[in-house]
Amino acid sequence: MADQPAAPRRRGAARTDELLQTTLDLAAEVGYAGLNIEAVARRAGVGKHTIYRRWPSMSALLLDALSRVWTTDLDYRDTGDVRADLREQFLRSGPALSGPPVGPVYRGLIAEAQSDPALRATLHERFLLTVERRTLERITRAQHTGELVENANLEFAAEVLCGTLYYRHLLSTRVVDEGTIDQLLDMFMAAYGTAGRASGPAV
Amino acid sequence: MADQPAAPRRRGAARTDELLQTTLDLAAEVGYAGLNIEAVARRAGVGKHTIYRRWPSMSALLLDALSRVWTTDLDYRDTGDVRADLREQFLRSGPALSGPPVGPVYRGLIAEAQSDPALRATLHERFLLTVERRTLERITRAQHTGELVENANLEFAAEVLCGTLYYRHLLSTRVVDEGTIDQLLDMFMAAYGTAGRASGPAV
DNA sequence: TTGTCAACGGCACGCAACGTGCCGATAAGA
DNA sequence: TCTTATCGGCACGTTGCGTGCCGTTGACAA
Repeated sequence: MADQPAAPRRRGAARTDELLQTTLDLAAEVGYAGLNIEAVARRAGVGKHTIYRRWPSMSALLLDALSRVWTTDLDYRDTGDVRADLREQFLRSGPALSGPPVGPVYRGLIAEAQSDPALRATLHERFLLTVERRTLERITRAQHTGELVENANLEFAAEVLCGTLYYRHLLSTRVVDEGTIDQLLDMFMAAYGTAGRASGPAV
Repeated sequence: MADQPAAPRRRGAARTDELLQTTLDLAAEVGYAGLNIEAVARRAGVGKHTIYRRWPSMSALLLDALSRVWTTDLDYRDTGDVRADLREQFLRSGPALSGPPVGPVYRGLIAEAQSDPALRATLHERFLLTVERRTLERITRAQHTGELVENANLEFAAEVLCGTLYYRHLLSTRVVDEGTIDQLLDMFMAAYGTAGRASGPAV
């Protein structure tokens, strides 16, 4: 964009990086609709071959573009208070997940995955499952420290936590706000927490 | 398909019904990929106008087609045992939701909704929210009969129940089997049930 | 410094689906 | 029987796909 008029024609890895960035920029501007290979090529001032040489399809390009920005802050803190740590992480990752450029790219991948089982599997493994696994690690530590009950299937608990948030983000029209997260954590702690087990879940 | 060679050209409502059925048949055969207006028109032996006169887009046609088959057994039974009633309904609606023709059509709508906020809202209101509301009705009755604790946000509970199942069905690659449903209900009853509140959730 | 060659941008192609316009045929209702 | 909206068929221009070709250019080795 801000290149000099006579910017030298870049090649190889430099072009690859530039193309990923262009894809993210375009996604942030126009959303998933209007995000296609020709548009990326036009925007980058590049022949289509230059893209197809690197990625076999738009989905592959989107996957790489998403990886480029979706490594941020995926790790939970461990302050010893599992509820507070989950809460902080959910609050942080919510806007990151919905807003540009991650939101549009994520939506694009989900759309294409509906007609492409292989992409669906890749998307699940590389992104959804990764988030679940980090969550599982954190709550497993909480189980070891006695914050959560022993006889609990935490793998499923992690799926419910992440699944509920993803459901809101990606399928429903509701927003994930602080109230949502608190309710989710109330339910989680009521079901799996060791403290105050004689009372019902807070509202 | 099985029409006589010289079947009279149908019009009006009869054609509408036939087109919806053709859409469902096609979806069951070829899935979401390959499901487009031209294909439906070819399959039905119909001009494209005949479709566009009734629906402004493929999404609108899919919505109507889904409504045609998604009215089945949405109501929960009420045997007085909320866990058993939820379990029965989840077991029943799972295959119905994933299998043809509902599965492919649902996937198609989700894909298109990713780039169409209006469709997204319609899909949420007309299908996802409807299922949540039926669930809410059933668990609200359970709250009145004392099966569930009083100070619980059941609206959110219904969202978690349905959201977790939808997450598996529509975003993950896992299947919704009996074990999943039992774990989900274990968690639900541990968080919101009045019985055995001093023990942890069953695994 | 020069030579080599893969990567590059630009252009064009055939394909498929979109949404629309026009035509003559037809079936439903007056 | 007459009228008319609906119908099937066909064609059009547009867009994006994925590929092929061609002349240029930048990186790297000699």
